[in-house]
This record gives sequence, structure tokens and C-alpha cells, in this order.
Amino acid sequence: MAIKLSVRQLQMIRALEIAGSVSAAAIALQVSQSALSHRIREAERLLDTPLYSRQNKKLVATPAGLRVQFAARRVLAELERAEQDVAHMSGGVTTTVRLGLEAYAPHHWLPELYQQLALKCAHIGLEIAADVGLHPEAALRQQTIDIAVISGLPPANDFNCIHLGQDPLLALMASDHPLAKHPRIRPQMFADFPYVAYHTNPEQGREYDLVFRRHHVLPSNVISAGVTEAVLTIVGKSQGITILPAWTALSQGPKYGLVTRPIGDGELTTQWYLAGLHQVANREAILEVMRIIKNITHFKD
Amino acid sequence: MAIKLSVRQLQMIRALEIAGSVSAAAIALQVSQSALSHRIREAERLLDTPLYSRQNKKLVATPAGLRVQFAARRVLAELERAEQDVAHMSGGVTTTVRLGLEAYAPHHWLPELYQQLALKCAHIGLEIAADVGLHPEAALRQQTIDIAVISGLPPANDFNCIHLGQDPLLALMASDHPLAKHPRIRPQMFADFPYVAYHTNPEQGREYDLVFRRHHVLPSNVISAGVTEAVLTIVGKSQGITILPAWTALSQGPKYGLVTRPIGDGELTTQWYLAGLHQVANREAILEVMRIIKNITHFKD
DNA sequence: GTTAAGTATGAATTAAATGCATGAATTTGA
DNA sequence: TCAAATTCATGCATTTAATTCATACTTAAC
Repeated sequence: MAIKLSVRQLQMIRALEIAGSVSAAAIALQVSQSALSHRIREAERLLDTPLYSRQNKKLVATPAGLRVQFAARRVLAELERAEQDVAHMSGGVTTTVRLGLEAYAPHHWLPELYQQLALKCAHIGLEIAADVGLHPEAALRQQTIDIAVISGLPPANDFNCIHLGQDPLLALMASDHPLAKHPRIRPQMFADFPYVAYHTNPEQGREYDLVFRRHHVLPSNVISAGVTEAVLTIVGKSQGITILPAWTALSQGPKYGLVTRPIGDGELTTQWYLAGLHQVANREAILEVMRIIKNITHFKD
Repeated sequence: MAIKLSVRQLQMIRALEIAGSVSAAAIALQVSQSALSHRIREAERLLDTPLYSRQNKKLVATPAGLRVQFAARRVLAELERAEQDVAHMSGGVTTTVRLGLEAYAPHHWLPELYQQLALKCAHIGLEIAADVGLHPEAALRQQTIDIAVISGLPPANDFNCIHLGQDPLLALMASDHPLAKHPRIRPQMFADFPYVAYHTNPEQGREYDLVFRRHHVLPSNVISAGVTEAVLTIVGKSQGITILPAWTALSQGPKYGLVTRPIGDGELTTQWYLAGLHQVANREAILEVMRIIKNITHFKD
């Protein structure tokens, strides 16, 4: 079947979706309102279907319009990624691997990853995705990233997964915190201080599940922040406590003047994983990067 | 970032990939060879990167070219699907659900599915995918289909899965076959006759795993055919035997003059599942269709 | 060498997209 | 309720992009 829509028309559809009106979309696309109006007509003529209903002056997408909006999102995202990859492909870089880190994963090992890549696989470019946050698996599925560094439970079994290692959970607090004089923190001690959390809703395999629920303890109150820097800054300047995997705690804590303490008998651990999707174009490069990460993070298994 | 490539250019890239030369691709696209040559130049100018290396007269894609080829495949596939969906969206049909059947799944219940949909959900259009064959899960992942009807082991756990029911495996053979006089077939009996198979390589939860490996029996020889009609036709006209889930065997076998017999004590069963992907646009419609299928297939759980 | 098949290029032509000016419809706000 | 303002549609002129045609260039094969 011949394809009728053009990228221009998809961009228009996306802009209309975002801006909500033809004239606003026209400004966003830096063309005249008239041009967009023509484009809409043309798209509807090509598809032989109305994409918007013009009851009143605002446009409302029809079901067909919604379907095309969905396609536009996917297509434009894929094209942007492709063109960005191509832009990176100069100077011998032949393929680009996108790496996404879970919000509080440490990044002190990234320089070494770049180094190793430059030495062993100069043809592989590396890109660190900024907007992965707390949902790296979703980003993998949307192919926004190729590899995710995640902790907690192992990812779905259709991911190409490497276990990096086991990691004890540590409590972090300001060095002048009342609890800092204890060599190790018993779970019950958390009850008297605010807890600074990344996750608003408790997830399996995370600190809530492992510490609070298991020991039937709840902190005096919970402060939620989705950014590592914010969490650590708050902990440093308050009576708050947080819990992090040792990998993160030991590399990040000192920067914020925080001390780390083991929890209980140190039996609380989380797992770190690398996850990638099967069936992607640059499969070999992805596996190679995963292998290198596994090496340079050298967890003891 | 502004998108530089156009659909035309992507079509050219895809056509070059398929045809292998500029002039052949030009014929496929029904434009002059010159036009394509200009398009290539323009695409390379826009991306500021060579996409093909012209060592000799055949073009070879550079790494950047390969990356763009990959994008072209995905984008054009998505656009084709979207435009086809939109084309179906007339007469009140608001959303289209694509159904893929594993190669030997029966289809006698499809008319009732159409009927029920027309009654209860006239806004949902149904499309049966032809080219799903033995890999419906892959088709789901590529979003070629929205729902797959599969048998054997349950699908990966990121699929939205409904268990349709358990189904005994039956042996099928011509009515004048030597084994037809036995009321039930013991696994050892398969040893003396050719086996007509769908699957070239044995998969878990399928007849090879359940019958032959478990009972250490191998048929005298194996004839492989990937099409249900072919398998059943061969069985009907030869000394061959095949094994199918009862759902398929009972609805298809009689058309080819085949008789069905239970195997062993009838304890060999397979499972039928419906699988859909999470996180797709027309989620509600997909779930509704899955519910209807579950109802009209009425397996006893 | 000469031919054949494939590709590149410049100029002319054709097709597509845009902008301008304007009109119609709807909302907003006295 | 009526002008003013906003928003979208449309015909026509203009600009921009894509295509063809004719032809030259390159490589492979004979």
C-alpha cells in the first residue's frame, strides 16, 4: 500500500495535539496559519476521512484523528532518534547505544565506561538518557534507551538481562544526626525520624518492602523527592534519613556530608541488573556495552 | 529537534534496501532513476552524512545508512498500519483490533466473534492478520497484531494474558489408517508411521515435548509443513499421523476425512492463551475483544 | 577498446507547499 | 445586543521542492 501522509503532516498533527489550536500550532511550527489550514485539508483529502471535527472554533480530533496522532508520536520519536544517532556517527562512531540509569543509580563509573569504549570499541557511541527517572523499563520498551541500569527485582523475562550483583542497603544521615553515633541502625530506630524517599508508592524489592513492611515500622513522616540530589541535600540539612544501595550511598553520600550505617545485621540487600531489549537493531553493540559495564562495576557476586 | 527526512526519502531508502540498486528501486517506486539519485543526494545533504558508499556501481549502505534503514522499516510499517486503520474507520467503526492466530489455531469461531462485535461493540473493527504463522509473539512485539491466540506454554509475563483453557492432544489419521481401529493410540505406536509436523524444531509444551520426548519414541520419519491445510491434506492421503489440540482437531479433521483418537490415557494436554501487549493505544477495545473471545470459545476450565 | 549496465548531474518542467489578503463564524466584553 | 477580537477557511499569486529529460560519467564484462 502506498503511504499517503508526509512527515510534514505528521508534524502538524502533533503540533495541533500539543498546541490545541491551528493558530498556536502555526506559531510553534513557524509557518502561517493559512499553511497549516491547507495542510489539514490536504491530509484529510488524502486519507478521505475527517481528522478533526470543527463544531466550534476549536478543533477536536475524530477517532481517525486520534489514531493518526498516535502514529505521529511514534514516527516522529523514531525519526528524531534515528537522526540524532546519525548525527553522532562521525569520526568512526558507527553505532550509538543509549543508556538509561534508574533515578538514584550512581554515575561515578561512567567516565571509565567512556574510556573503555574508546579503547576497545571506538565505533560505539554512548548517550546517557536524561529523562528515564523511575521507569527505565518503560523507556526500554519505547526504545528511548537500549540499556537500563536498575535495582530491585529482576526485570521481565523478555529483557536481555545481566545480574550485576548484590548490594547491601545502607542508611544515610547527616554526620551530626542523633543516630550517627550508633555503629549500625536497627529498623525500629527509623520510627523517630522523617524518611526521605524517592518512591511515592512502595514497590517490591525496594526499601519500603525490605525494611519498613518487613519490620512493621513506619517512619514518623515521609518526605518524597524524585531527584537524587534533592533527597541527599534534604537528608544533609535535616533530621531526615534515607536508605540507599551501598553502591549509590558510598559514592554519593560523602559529597553531601552524609555518613552511612549498615541496617540491622546487614542482611538487607537489593540486586542491581542491566536490562536490554531483545530484537533491536544494534544488538551486538548493546551486548558489548553490557559486558563492559559488568566488568567495570565489579560487584562481588 | 527539527526532523529533516521525509517519508519520500524513507521510502527510497527502503526501496534501495529491497531492490539493491538505484535503477531497480526507481522502477519499484515508479519514478525515474534520476529522481532517486537526486533524492539520495538530498537526504545525504540534509543529514550531512553519506548514507551509501559508491565503491563500484552497486551502492552499499554505510553504518549511518543502516541506521536510517532501520528507522525507515519501523516508520513505514507504522504509517501503513495507521493508514489502514483509518481506512477501516468509516461507518461508525472507531478503532481496529488486529487478531493473529497461531498457524494451526482453528477459525470456526471467528464468524461468531464478528457477530458479537457487531452487536455489542459496533465501534470496534476486526482485522485478521494473515502472516503471523508460527511466531505470533514476535508479531505482537512488532505491533503487527494486537491479540494473539496461542497454545503451549504461557507467554512472557509482560503480555496481557488470558487463559482460554486446557485442551487434550489428539492424534489424527486417515479413516482407513491401520491405527484407526484402535480406540486410543499409545505413544509407542507412533514409531511405525511417518509424522507430519508443523514445527521443524521442537518447542516446549508442544507435541514433540509432550509425546515423543516424554515417551522416548521417535516416528519413522518426519514430514514438515508449515500450513495447516497442507498438514491435514498430507495426513489424509498418506500413512502419516499428526497430533493437534482437540479444539483444532475436531473442527478441522472431518473436513479432510480424518479421524481423531485420544493418545494414551488422555492425560496429554496443551493450553490455549490469548495474549496482548500492555501499553497500546486502543487498550480498552483490545480487552473487550479478548473478553468476547474468552466467552465464545467456552473451554471448560 | 567497445559495449552494456548502472549512476550522477544540469537545466527545464512540473508539482507541492506556503503566504497574502480576505471572508465567514464564533466568542468576548462592554 | 452589538462592536471588537479571535479563529479558521479559501482563492490566488508566489515560492520552494521534486521530477523528468538529456546526457555525461564510471565500472564490469567481453
